[in-house]
Amino acid sequence: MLRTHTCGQLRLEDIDQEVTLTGWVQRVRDKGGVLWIDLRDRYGITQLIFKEGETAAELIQKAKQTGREFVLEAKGKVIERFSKNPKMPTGDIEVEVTALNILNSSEVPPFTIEDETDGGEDLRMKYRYLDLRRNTVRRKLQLRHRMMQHTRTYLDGKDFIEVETPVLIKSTPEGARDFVVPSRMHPGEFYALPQSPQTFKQLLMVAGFDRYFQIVKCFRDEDLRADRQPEFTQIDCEMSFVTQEDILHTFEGLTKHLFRQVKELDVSDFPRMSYEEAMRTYGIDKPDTRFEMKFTELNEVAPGKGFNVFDQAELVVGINAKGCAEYTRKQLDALTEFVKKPQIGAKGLVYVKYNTDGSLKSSVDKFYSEADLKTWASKMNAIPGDLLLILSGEKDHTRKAMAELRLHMGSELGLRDRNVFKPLWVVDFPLLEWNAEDERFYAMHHPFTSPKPEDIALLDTDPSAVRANAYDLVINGVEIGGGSIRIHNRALQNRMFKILGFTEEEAQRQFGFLMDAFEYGAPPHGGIAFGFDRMCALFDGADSIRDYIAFPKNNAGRDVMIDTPSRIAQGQLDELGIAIRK
RNA sequence: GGUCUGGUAGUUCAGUUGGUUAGAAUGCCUGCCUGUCACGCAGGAGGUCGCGGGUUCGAGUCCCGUCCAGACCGCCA
Repeated sequence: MLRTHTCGQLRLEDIDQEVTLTGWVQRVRDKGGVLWIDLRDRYGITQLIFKEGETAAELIQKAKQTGREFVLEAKGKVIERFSKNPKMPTGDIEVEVTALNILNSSEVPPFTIEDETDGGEDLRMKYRYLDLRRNTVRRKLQLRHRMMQHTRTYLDGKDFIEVETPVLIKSTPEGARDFVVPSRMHPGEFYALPQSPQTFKQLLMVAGFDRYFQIVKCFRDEDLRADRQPEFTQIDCEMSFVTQEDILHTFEGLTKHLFRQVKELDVSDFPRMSYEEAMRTYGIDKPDTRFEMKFTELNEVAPGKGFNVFDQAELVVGINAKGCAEYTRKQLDALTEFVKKPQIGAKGLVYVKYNTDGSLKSSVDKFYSEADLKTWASKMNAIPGDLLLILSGEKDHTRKAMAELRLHMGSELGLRDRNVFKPLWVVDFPLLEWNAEDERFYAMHHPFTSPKPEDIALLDTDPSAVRANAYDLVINGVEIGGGSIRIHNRALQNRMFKILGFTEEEAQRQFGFLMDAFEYGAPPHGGIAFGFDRMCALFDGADSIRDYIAFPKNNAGRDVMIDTPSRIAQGQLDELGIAIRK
C-alpha cells in the first residue's frame, strides 16, 4: 500500500505517528509563511501543513506547484492543530509533511469537485468520472450498493438461488421495443436484449429451482424520462408452489427489511387496494397515499340543472382541497391553466369555495343554487374553509387529469414529504386491455399472467372483465415493483395467445419452448420484479434515477462521455451483412 | 411523433421598449500575506452571445429554420 491511513481516519490519539496519506488536492491555501493542502479521498479530508523555516524549502516549492485534483503521496507526522476546525472529523489534527510525491498532475477541472458543484447536468455527465468524485454522488451509489447487499442477504436467507440468465435472447413483438444485436454467424438474424428474464425464470421453476432471484440488467428501446433509462436494473424473483398471498408476504418482507437496514425505518403492514378502487378514488393505478384528497364522483348530483358541461359528461369528479377556500382569483386561474395544459388536456376547472362564514361561492353559480353546492360539499365531506375542485368529461381522461391535479395540489400544500413512505399493494388488475386503434386486446401485465380462476369463464364472453392474479407494489405514487401468478398450463397459455391475436403458428414459433416446458411437469409459480434504480431513488427521496446509476444515458439515450451510439466501420457492417439506408 | 423551458467568459448566471467598448460572481494566472479551512488583499487574462438565414441604419435582444440540453405527453406487455 502506498498509504498507511486514509484521509478520513486520523484523530488526536494518532498524534506523533509517522503516516503516509494519498489522495487528491481539494484546495491549496497559501498564507505566505504557511501553506495548507486539503488532501481528499473517499473517506474524508486531512489537512497537510508546510511551514516556512520548519518544512524543507524544496518541499514548500513542490507544494506550491500543485493544483486542484493533483494526486499526492504525502509522508509526515501527525500533529495537533494550533487552530482546530470543529466542522471536520479530522479537524483536530494535521500532518506536518516531511516528504511529498506528486503521483499525478491534473488539468483544472471544468467544474468544482464539491457537494454544491457549479457544474450543469450535461457537463457533469461528460466528465462523469469527476462528478463521481463528489461526496453527494458517491453516497448515492453507496446507498445502491447497500440496497443490493441487503437484498441478497434477505433473499439468500429465504432460500432463493441467484441464477444468471442470458443477455442475448430472442426478440418478441409484444411489449416494449427490443434492442437488437446482429448475428455475424447468421447474417440477417438477430438476437434481442431482454426486457426482463421472464421466460427464463419460469423455465427455472419448471426445472425445480423453487425460488430464484437475480439482480439483473434489462433493456427497453423506448423514450426516456427522469425515472426511465434504456438499460436499467431489476430485482427479478420467482417462486414455485405459492399463492399470490405468499408472494406479497415474502416481498413485503424484503421491502421492510430494506427500509429497516438502509433507512432505519419501520414501516407498518402494506394496505391492499384493488385496481378498481385505485382508479375510482385516485384516478391512477399508482396512487400517492401520503395524503387523502380522494376523488368523489358527483354524477348523481351535478347534472340536470342546465349546465351543459356536467349534463353531457360521462364523469363528474371532484377533490376537496382542505383549507384552501381563501385561494385568490389568481391562484384559481393558475390551477385552471394547469389542467388546461396540453399534457393534461382538461377543458376547464370548476371550483366551489366553502367560505369560513358558511356561504358557498362557485364558478358555476349561474346554474346551481347554494343548496345544490351544499349537497356537493357534504358529499365531499367539506367543511367551511375548504375548496372543491371539479373536472368532468370522458371517464378515463377526466380521471387522469384529476389525478394530475391531485398530485399538483398535494405538492402545493406540502403533503408529499420525501421522508414519509406510504407503501401499498395494488391488486386485482384487469388481465387484458382493449386497444381501439389495433382493435385487439393487449395483456395489461404480460401474456404469461394467470387470470383469476373464478374469472376464467369470462374469457370467452367478456374478456375485458377478467381480473388477473397480478399486483404492483406502489410507494408514494411510484411503481416500485409488479408481478403475477403465471400460467403453468399449455392449454390456458395457448388460449391467452389466441385472445391476444396470435395464430397457433406464431405462438409456437415465439413461445413454443415455454409451452413445451409446461408439458413436462411445470409447477404452479409466480413472481415479481422490482425496479431497482427507482427503488434507490425513492429511498433517497429523489425523483431522478440518473444519479443512482454510475454511468447513465441522457434523455436522448446517448452516453455523452463515451459518445455513443456511434457509427461502426464499414468492415464491421459487411461482416454482419448489414447495409445502412442512405 | 408532439408540448414547454433553456443555450451569453472555464463554470453558474444577469443583460430593460433593438442603440456606443456585453457585465457579476466564482474559477484561472501574477504578486503580497505565519493559523487558514468558502482564507484575505491587490492586479491581470479570459466572449464567433449554440449554428444558419432574415427584418432593420443598427440584433445577445425581434422573426424563421436548425442543433444541443432538461422536463413532460405519446410510448414504456
